[in-house]
Amino acid sequence: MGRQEKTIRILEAALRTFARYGFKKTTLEDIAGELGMTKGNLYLYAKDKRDLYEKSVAHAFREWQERVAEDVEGKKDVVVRFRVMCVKAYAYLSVNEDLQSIVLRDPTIFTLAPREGRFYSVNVAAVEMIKQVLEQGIREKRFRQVDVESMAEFLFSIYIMFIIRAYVKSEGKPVEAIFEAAVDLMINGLLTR
Amino acid sequence: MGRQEKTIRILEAALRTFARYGFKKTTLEDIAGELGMTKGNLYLYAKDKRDLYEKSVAHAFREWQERVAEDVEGKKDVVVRFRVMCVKAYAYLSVNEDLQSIVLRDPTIFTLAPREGRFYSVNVAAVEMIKQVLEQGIREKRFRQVDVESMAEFLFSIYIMFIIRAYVKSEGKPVEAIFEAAVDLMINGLLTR
DNA sequence: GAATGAACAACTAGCCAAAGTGTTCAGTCG
DNA sequence: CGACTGAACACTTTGGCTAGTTGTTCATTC
Repeated sequence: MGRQEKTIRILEAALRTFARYGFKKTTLEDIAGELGMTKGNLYLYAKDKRDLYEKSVAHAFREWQERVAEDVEGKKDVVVRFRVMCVKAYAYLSVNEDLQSIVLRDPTIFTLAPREGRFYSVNVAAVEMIKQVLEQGIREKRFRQVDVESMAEFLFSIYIMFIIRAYVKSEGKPVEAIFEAAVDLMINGLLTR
Repeated sequence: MGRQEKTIRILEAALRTFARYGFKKTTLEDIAGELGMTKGNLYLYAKDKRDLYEKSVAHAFREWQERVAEDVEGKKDVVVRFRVMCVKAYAYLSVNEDLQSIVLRDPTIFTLAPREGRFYSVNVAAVEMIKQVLEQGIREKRFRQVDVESMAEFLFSIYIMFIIRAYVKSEGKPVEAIFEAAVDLMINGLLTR
């Protein structure tokens, strides 16, 4: 097993454990035990406990993003692409219980603005994906000529907003209906008239 | 001075003090001192410290809402109305420093979903205002036939999102550009084609 | 080079007393 | 008679202490 794979195994075990007990309550021995190694060894893969936490969360986010990117690339029509991007990105958390639990315990993971907080680079990559879809739409004259940069950041914020509403604060009338209204508004707002 | 006015005086003094020191650090004697009365007397106007805090914040919110409502009613064209509603509601915080400081110290005041958390009734009233503008637009055939309830909740969430981005986490590229993109997208998404 | 495990440092939990603050209420004031 | 006071009371917070736990380092082993 190469260093690459070992790192992934460690990050996944760490995520699982943090998800179960929360950051404060998990000890490095919990994680090391889960992996059949000693806690000292973890320091070869992360500089401290916090760093291990952030690395494991960032890893889960990158996986998430790759899945969405694959699904988006499977479609060619830009409107379909946009819709798939929305729906898949939104649905992913529901199948990753560890990440869900992490987010629930630590809502500050998500910041409405992409360029702040931890996970800067993951967020920037997400905004990049949105931008590319927007640019395709404009190039093909399906979308209006909007300010791509600002619009992408705005759409990203809407996305995070739904994540927060759906998983961090679950309550109120079905989020699904509002999600539908949102996608409807966004697509109609983008299309040329 | 009637009971009504006295209550307002107390709520305003409370807000000012909470804004200066934060909830934990302000004592009831701070507030009572500001008003030239003793702390025991405050209990005739609120059932406890927390209640006093929430009442004072709710009062500021209602003022805010009334101002926006006035400005909106001054316009007749529904697109202008919509835009004025967005801009004024967004701008108000910048002129109320006390409320700004409160929100900064206690970001959980704003929840993205209107029906949860404290200040339920204030939020519901805001959603109601949005609904009425939407209904006018649809009635006049300027807006598409959207699900008014869901759309209003969605728009409200966008609004809160901007409040949070602008005042709670100030950073990143100018929020103004993104705000413009947002209003642009919303209006275009609503208009009939 | 990867991993260990003992040693060390830093933090946390529990406890206590003292001080501060929120809450109540019998009594005063206008 | 209602608005208000001020002292009494109860609850929470603070700081200082100790013991125990947990994060971090590193010389040594595999």
